[in-house]
Amino acid sequence: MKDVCLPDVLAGRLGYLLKHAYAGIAGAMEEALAPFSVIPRELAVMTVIDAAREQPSQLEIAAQIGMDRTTMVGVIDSLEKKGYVERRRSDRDRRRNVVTLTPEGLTCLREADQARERVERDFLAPLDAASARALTEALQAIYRARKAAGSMLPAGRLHCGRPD
Amino acid sequence: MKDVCLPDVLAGRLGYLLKHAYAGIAGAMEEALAPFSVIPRELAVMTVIDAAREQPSQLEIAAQIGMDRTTMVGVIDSLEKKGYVERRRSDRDRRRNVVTLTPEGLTCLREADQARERVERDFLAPLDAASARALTEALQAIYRARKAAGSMLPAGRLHCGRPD
DNA sequence: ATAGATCGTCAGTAATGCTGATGGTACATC
DNA sequence: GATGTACCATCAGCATTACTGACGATCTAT
Repeated sequence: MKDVCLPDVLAGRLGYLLKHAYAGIAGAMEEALAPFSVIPRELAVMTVIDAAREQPSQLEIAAQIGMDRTTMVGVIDSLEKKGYVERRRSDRDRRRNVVTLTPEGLTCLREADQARERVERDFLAPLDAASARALTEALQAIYRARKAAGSMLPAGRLHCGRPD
Repeated sequence: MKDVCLPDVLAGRLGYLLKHAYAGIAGAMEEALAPFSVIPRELAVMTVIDAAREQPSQLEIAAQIGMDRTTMVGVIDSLEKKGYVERRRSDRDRRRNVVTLTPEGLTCLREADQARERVERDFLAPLDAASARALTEALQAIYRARKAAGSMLPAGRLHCGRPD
């Protein structure tokens, strides 16, 4: 393919940069988590369960992660099949499915989380420490602002596709 | 839904932050571009065509945007149907489809691009000027580093799903 | 008790991307 | 000049993912 001289005009686009950044880290994360038999989303679910003080229901987990409750069903199915979590009808409210980590799930979480941290470190490697911190803090600031403004995703919008 | 006290553990996750950031700006972009009858990806294609010194082929556009060539077919179809671009067999190489902007397409591009800039400004609004610059530059640095390292997406990987 | 709301589940649908095959075209080599 | 290889656009088929709407079971307020 002859180079028709296409300057990288898109490199100045915030949307394009964010898309590539997300796709890049998501791909690396998937790869790094494969040895633990979990996908990023499953790790997120286990993380939320572990962090919750009381055992959360499927809906609560979904809400925090920003996932649809119907999607959560399959994720929990998958995790349960691997023996990492357990479903149980709540005693207080028998509509709710309380999800708990099994000992194996907790072990997996601890180890997989280290892999996640490695991925994040590698991802930030091209930056000096100050820039890396600035990036993270800027993203958090935007996240908080959007959350406060209620601009959070209705719960799942993310037409994939590539760089826009 | 009773609050079971789920600390926002995911807010420290780079992958989660990037996903939300991308989803947020992508959603806003889609909305802002709707009046111009284009989706973000179509704007990207028009932008690349406009920036190319010679008229690029479909494959070249796809390569630069990081899109699959089979997907590009549909995008060009859509843009052609709207009268924004024209396909033409290249004279020099009749395998290639040279894509050019029509006057209407150029007008649309100019106007839609202003909308895009507004979206980016609004997105960065929660940050002070220095943080906004730091964010953009950090993302660009990572983009360049990944590009140089050849870690660019094979051309399209982006399992949607939500925050990981 | 009865009505309305909530939770988990499932089936169906839509959007998106990729793989592989096809037809047309260029180029290099003989 | 003929032929084989590589390349481009296109299309059909498949896989993945998410959402909508409906359903049964359950809670809660009246």
